[in-house]
Amino acid sequence: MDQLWAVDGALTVREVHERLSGTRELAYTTVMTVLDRLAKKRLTERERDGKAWRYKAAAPREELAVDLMRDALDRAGDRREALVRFVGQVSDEEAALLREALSRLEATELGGVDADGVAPAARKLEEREG
Amino acid sequence: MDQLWAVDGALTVREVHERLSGTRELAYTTVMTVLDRLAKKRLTERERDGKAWRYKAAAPREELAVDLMRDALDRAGDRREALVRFVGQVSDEEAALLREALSRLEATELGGVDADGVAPAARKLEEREG
DNA sequence: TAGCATCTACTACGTAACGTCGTAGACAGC
DNA sequence: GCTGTCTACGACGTTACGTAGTAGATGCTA
Repeated sequence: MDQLWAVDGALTVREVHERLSGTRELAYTTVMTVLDRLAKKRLTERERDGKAWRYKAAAPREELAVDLMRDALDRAGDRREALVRFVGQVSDEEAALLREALSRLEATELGGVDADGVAPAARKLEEREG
Repeated sequence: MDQLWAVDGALTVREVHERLSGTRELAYTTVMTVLDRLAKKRLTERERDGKAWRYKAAAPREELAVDLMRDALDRAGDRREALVRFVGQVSDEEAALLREALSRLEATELGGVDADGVAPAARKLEEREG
């Protein structure tokens, strides 16, 4: 279903249908329905183009994935435990990516997290970490 | 549905039903059906106890959450991009937890990990938390 | 021993999401 | 005015889920 997002830009139903017809034999209306439902769920945005609609992904694939990760984490109960498990299960490459992302985040946060009441927790961890 | 997992150990249908009756008015058979379906999906394990079954969670809540996070990440397309987004969206506290988990991982990797690859770090955290 | 309680297994029903289409109706071009 | 292109809306089968009832086995007890 989300293969449609592999293609870029805003496409009309017909265009999506054509691109799909190489790999799958779907009725035109099927594509239309799916696109329509995705729009109703705000996963796509659409704009008029003549009498047709032109659809585009509301957010990149990665964004959706992150939302799902967030949801999962939020339902985890003990977030610390969950994050530890997550990190422990991730591949070496992914761990490296995570480290990189974290240090980039740190660099970006020059404003300081002093007074927001959240940083102390982080600092406590850091201290205990030694 | 998963509130049942908040309680610990292996419980019989009756016990789960009783624990639930405080907050929800559910038929005994409803609880049974749910437990049974969870068992079919391998989310619970069950063992005989007299003529009744005794159910317990197949994995802790956090484990399930992590599985979902993994699935999401796997469907992300560009994992680097997804991880960067994820880290950027996480709270300061969570970022700190991630950092800690990562350095624990690094430390643990020198001596090898347990079969599940996660227990050592988790256990250490638990101990220090008290 | 008859009867009641306790459990499981199986079935059922409503709701919702999804993948898949078809039909009806609006509009534009030849 | 016919034909093609689009949309809107409804429909059908499948699967999952929450809820629950009935049937049947088994065990305890008066």
